[in-house]
This record gives sequence, structure tokens and C-alpha cells, in this order.
Amino acid sequence: MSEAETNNEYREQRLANLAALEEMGYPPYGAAFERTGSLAELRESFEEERPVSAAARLSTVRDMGKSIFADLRDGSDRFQVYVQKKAIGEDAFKAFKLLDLGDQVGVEGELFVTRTGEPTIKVSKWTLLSKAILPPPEKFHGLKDVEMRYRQRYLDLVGNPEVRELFNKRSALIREIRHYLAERGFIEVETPMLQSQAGGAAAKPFVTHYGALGSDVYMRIAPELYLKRLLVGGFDKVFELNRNFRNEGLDRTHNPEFTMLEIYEAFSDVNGMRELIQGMIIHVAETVFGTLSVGEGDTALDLTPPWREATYHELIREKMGDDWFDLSLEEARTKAEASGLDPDPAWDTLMVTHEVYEKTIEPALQQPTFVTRLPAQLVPLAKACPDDPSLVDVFELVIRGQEVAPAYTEMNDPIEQRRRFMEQAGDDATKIDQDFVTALEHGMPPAGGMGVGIDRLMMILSGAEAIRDVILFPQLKQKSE
RNA sequence: GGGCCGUUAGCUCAGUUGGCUAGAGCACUUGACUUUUAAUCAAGGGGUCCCGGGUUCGACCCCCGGACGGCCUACCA
Repeated sequence: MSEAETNNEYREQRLANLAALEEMGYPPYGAAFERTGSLAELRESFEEERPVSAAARLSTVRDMGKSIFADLRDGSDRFQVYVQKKAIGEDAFKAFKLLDLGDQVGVEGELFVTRTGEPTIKVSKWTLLSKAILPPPEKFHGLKDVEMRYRQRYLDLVGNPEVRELFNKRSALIREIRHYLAERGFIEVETPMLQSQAGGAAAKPFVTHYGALGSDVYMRIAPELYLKRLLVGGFDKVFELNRNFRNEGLDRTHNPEFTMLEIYEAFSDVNGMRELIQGMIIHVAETVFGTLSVGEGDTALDLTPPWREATYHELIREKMGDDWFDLSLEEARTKAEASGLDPDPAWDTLMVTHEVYEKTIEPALQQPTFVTRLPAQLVPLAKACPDDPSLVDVFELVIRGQEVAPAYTEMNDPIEQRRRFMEQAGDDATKIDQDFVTALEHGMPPAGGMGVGIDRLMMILSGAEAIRDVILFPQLKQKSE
């Protein structure tokens, strides 16, 4: 798609207009331009006969012969300008007619209200700021082609104001999260994205090569093991809000690079994390979206606290019957199959149970739910429940069927941690992060920790159906010739 | 990775049981118009019907292969 190179009538016409404007003394790519404010600010502070200047993209033109109405559009609003031949002179008027939709222009003039009640700038002088050589997308329907919307997101943003609004909200959400955590004494840190061991989760990493060291390095799949090192170092409230990379499939809820917030608090535990995340999500819902309810009808979401809390076992029993955990493997498998699942013959009871959870229970948890006390085998970096060593002291916050935030009372026993790593790595000591275990051996305080998928949180709060709708430039395949 | 669906003008979309010059709206060009706002009116130009191959007297349409996208599915702490 090299349409910039395509010779089409639009481009040629616009280049001809550019040349003509240049000839008339309008350099096509102007310099800084002093504006009274954004178009939204002009509208808010409207006052008749006030002299103002504005700069924005030309979005529609209504040519009446000796006068022209045109709309300017910027990231904030639309505003009408009125250009009169008599007012700006014959040459400037003639030149204005050489403008094309999409051109960036600056105008100076006086505010007034038209006969039909439209706030308008009566232009006394105009400046060309940037000539658009390619035409904008269709003005009424906007840009629909999803592929172009993602590949040329700038066109999506120009043509579809609701998209721009969504990304404004994403920015506000991130700002409010940082604000919320800073207010509670957390400091933001930056830990390596290039790691020699990709730890902290169990996903396939991207591998790249570091030439100067002559060795392969991995893009991080999680910052967890570095943040915990900082707990050892005495930072007692830390968070990192940045990208993780996972070399896995691409679908409606997965992008290979995604934004993760990880939070660790020394001397706290999973209960502290529960208070923190509930308060944080309510805070951003209120400040950014102005409401604790999202959507309507069957899928309406209500974030009013307190949120439901249920143990993993309770949810399983609720769905599969009180006797589920007394069943033999065969009986469990049969019952799972009766629920429409297809358990792998090699699986044990734990795996069959987890399949039931992931396929039938989690997706059905519409309202915010803290799922607690998960089987220890599923979570190697969490501490066991004091009353039951087969369970870990964790929660997974599920909203709208999606896992938004897993939180743990963190494992800080170096001996137990090494044992679990070895188990996970199939006893291959080269695959475990020895430096991390060494850090634990120096003594990590008891702590609560949590990861929050920011893209998914954004999807939930905005009602977006696909992760690529909340990521400015989602991963797409490269076009090959 | 597998299945289904889609790709027609710059954009948004019609359409053809396989037929002769492939349509509309916006956009563009020319003309008219000093309060319009998806301005209006008149005239006009614009197409590799995603790409490659096949069948056919004839393919945008049917068949095979491919690219890209969407949905579902699989994988994914």
C-alpha cells in the first residue's frame, strides 16, 4: 500500500494548488503559529467581537461565490470560519480557494454569531501552515476500513472523533493510576526489558541478540523478579507501568506487546492488594469515565463496592456440584465432557478442574469478582495459605469474564522458591533465575504484589470489544509483495 | 495452526444466474451564487472490480493457488 507514491488525480491537483499558492506568496509548510487556544477553548470562551486566532485542519468548505464558510477541526472540536472577499482582499480570497480539505491553516479575525446562531470567526487574515497532498477520508461516514484504521491510525483519529476521545481517556486512565499510587507513597521504577532470563510468567519470550556481548537476550514477559529485588533492596512500595512482550497468538484480547502495571508493597499481603485495586479501579472509573456502571442490559457492569469474593473451590462446586472434589479422575472427566469440554486424556484432576474454571466459570463472571485460594501448583510465585498448604494466598480479579489483576501474598522463602522453580523448569538449573533466588536469600520482606493488565482494564471501562481498539498501533501482519 | 467470511473509484457502499460503455453518495474538475453548516444548482473527469493461474466465444462474477483483514477455534500463569 504505497498510495503516497500513487499518481492519482487528487495528489496531482493538490500539488498544482501547492505550487500556485507558493507562487502567490503562501509557503506551503509554515512555521509556529500563535493561537488564542484550541477550538474547544474558543467555543468555551466565546465572546462576540473578540479578536482571536486559531489553527487547525480544514474539514469542510461551503463556497458561496464572494464569501466562503469553512469548518476547522482540531483534536478538541470543530469551529466555523467565514471568509469574505471584501474583508480579506481579492488576492487572499483567490488563494484561499486553492486550499484543499485536510490542509492545516491559521486564521485571525473576530468572533461573531451568524444568522443561524453558529459561533464563527470572521477572518481578516489567513496563513497556510501545512499543505495536505493526499485527501482525507470521507467526511460523513468517517474511516470504516478496519485495516486502514489500524495501519494508518492517524486517519482514524482525524476522521473519527470517538476514537480520539477513547485514547484521550486511555491517557487520563494512566495518569490517574500514577496519581493514585503516588498519593499512597508508591514510587515508579524502571526495570530491564532486555533480560537474560525471561522470568516472572510462563509465556514464550521474544529473543533478540545483543551484539556487543555476543549473547542472546530476551524481551521481558514480566518485570516481577526485578521488582522483588527492589523489595530486598529496601524500596517498600514500588510499581512499574510499562510494556511486556509475549511471543504468543494474536486475538481479540491479546497483543504481543501490552501494558502491564505491577505493584509490590512490603509488609502487606493479598488483602492489602485487594483494597488497593478496588480503590484504584473505582478511582479511575469515577475520574476518567465519570461513572461506576458500564454498558446496559445483560452485560451491564456495576463497579459499586464491595465486590464479590469467592474461593476457587466454591466457584467450582457452584458450577459442577458439591461432590466435585470427591470424584475420581474418570468421573470428573466424564462430568466435564458433559459440560461440553474436551479434557486431554493426559490431564490429572487438577488440570481438568482448571479447564472447567477457565472455559466455563471465568468467562461467566461478569461483575467484579475476587477469586481466591487457588491450587498451589498453578501459582509458583505465591505463598501458601496458612491453613492449607495445597492452596496459595492469592486472588484473581475477574471482570467481564476477563482476568484483570492477579495478586499474591508473595513467596519470600528462598528454599521453597528454588524448589518450585526447579519443579517448573524440569530440574534444569540453567533455566532458573539464580540471581533472583540469591536476592531472596538475602531476605525479602513479606509482601503483597499484583499485576494489572492496563489494556484489558481499558477495554472493560470503555466497553471496547477488542484489545486493538484500545492500543494505538496494534500488531498487524506486514504486507508482502 | 485449523474453519468460515470479506477485499469493487481517494473514502463509504450498491451490483452482475458469466455478456457488450461496472453504478451511487461524498471527494475532485469547470461554471453560478455574500449567512452556509453533510450548503445548493448545472456540467464533467475518475476503475488492475486484492494478486497470480485456470475454465470459457467471453470472467469483476465460476475453479485452483496466494496476500491482507474480520469472526470463530487452538495456543497463551
